[in-house]
Amino acid sequence: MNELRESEEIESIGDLAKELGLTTRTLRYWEEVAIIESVQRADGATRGYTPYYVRRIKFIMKLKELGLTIKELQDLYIAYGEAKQTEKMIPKLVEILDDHIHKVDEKMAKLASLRKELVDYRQRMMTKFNLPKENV
Amino acid sequence: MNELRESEEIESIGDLAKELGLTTRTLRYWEEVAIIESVQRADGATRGYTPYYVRRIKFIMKLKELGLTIKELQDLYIAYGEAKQTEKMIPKLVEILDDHIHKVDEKMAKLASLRKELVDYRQRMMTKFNLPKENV
DNA sequence: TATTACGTTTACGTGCATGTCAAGTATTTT
DNA sequence: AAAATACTTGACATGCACGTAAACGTAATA
Repeated sequence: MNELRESEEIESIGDLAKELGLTTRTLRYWEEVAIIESVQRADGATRGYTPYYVRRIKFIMKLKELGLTIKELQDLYIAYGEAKQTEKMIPKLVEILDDHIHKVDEKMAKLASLRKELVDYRQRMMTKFNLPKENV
Repeated sequence: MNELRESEEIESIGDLAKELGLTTRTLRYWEEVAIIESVQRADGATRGYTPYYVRRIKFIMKLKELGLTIKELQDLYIAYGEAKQTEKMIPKLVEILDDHIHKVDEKMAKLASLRKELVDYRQRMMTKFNLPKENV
């Protein structure tokens, strides 16, 4: 699969999966839902990844680590396609990141109040535990 | 369905669902996964809920609002079955709550660091945006 | 009594993000 | 060229928490 010589131009899906710590299934799925690409090919032909595509996939991985959903990444991919140039996509990316930061803030707020409720509830239970009957 | 007179002993699933703001499907599902009960009955006979069961279901709802999963509630149900008395179940409940509080803490920590990364990343993107080529 | 308004179980559908076959094709190695 | 390995697509499986519909039984009402 590796030509071991100087040509590291095109990488196979298996090699790339190993390199990135993903499964081939994941790479195909991401392509299926249109958040990544591989090189053009005829139907049924083998997928190939140039360093350019690899960089873009790493970029997607980074954003996934940041908690972006497939849906958000799809929006970004569309913007990418429309922008034609990476630079023009950045405002959209920043917008999506802002959106996501906002969502994270909301989640954190919810968890904080949840935590408080849990602790309060726990306290009430503990108190109840030290009392006699009349429960449930 | 309601006998309108003094007997509010046994409630039907439809009435209870409405009262609690759940669907009948949810009540049957919860019973199916063994986190709630209804009165004993022959196969295929109609479900009935006494005030006791209603209280227990409200209790489960409360815990679900607190974010407890079905799995956690199943553990609690088992403990309830073993305890035979509500009071004896409380230590287990407190344990489950502690576990859950811990999980919430972990989630919050993750979100906090995620948020930081997002903001940093956003900042890097903004900076990049004000620079010329050499992207992706 | 006929209709309607419930109730019952069984079982497939949903949304995510893959995992896991299966059957066939392509490529690489011997 | 043959064998071994890796690739392809398609489709079903997973876990959660139900939604939805089918096909049927029962109970209340006009």
